[in-house]
Amino acid sequence: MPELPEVETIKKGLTKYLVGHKIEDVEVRRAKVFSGEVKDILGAKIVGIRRFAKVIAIDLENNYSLLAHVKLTGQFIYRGPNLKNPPVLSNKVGTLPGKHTHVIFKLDRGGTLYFNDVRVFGWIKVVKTKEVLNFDFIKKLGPEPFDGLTEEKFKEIVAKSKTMIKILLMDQTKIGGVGNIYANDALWLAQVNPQRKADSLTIPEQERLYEAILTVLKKGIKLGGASEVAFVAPSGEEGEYQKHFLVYGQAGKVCPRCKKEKIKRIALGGRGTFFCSYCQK
DNA sequence: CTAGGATCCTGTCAGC
DNA sequence: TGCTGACAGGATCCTA
Repeated sequence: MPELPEVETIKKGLTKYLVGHKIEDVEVRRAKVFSGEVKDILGAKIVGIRRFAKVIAIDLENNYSLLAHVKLTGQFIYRGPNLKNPPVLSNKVGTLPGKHTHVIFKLDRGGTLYFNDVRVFGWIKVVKTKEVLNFDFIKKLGPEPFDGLTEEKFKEIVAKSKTMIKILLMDQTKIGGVGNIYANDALWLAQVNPQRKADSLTIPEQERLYEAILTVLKKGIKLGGASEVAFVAPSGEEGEYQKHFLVYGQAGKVCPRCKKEKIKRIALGGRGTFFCSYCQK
């Protein structure tokens, strides 16, 4: 599931391929995913890409921005002259455009940006750049790791919440950017049971968890994200984190730490939750 | 404030 | 082979 590391990977790719280019045409094939006026972005030059937790902002020179959330299965894929040796597309992409291609941006100098999304939960919106920070989702975002979420702040957030710790980690209004994969792996690394009430964590547990979150997210960023479902970078290539899952998706396998217990899968808040009942108390 | 469930959407997979 | 139903899941919305 695209989370902070995956969206950071998208941001890097879009920055590399799109900045300095103009949007010459926009084809919206599925109205549901696109809101705002196409005319507001036609002819505009892309000047920068920002990321707010799992949301991408593509800033244009004419003071408009495109906001986008890829949710579970959205993909931004670039094809064109900025790809040195065009990488072979992951088989998670299919043909371009394909039946899951919902928006196509034609750029100057022959580049094309495709937005694909199998499950159609993702979205793209045209907003005024100065309104980006007022956009409801972004306004409500909690501090995010590597940008505002200090250890002190993290401890404070954890100490005053009665929610289960895993649910808290994934609550974007409390902490920005963490989703199911990295929440599961961080809790395992910190040896904290996902079902614990957040305010029951001891100070050492809070500290271990904070470090664990940074560790798994850094690893995710370094490996270009997790491509276990649909995620691919804008180059069309897959990330590698799925080859290094600690517990996510590992139900039934022996815990790599204690080697005594098998990884269990339960549902918390309707989300698959993986943990070792021996290591994570 | 928190908890739990439904919703959106479609590919995949189990079962018959 | 082909149909049916369950399931996954980020964020939101609604009810309790």
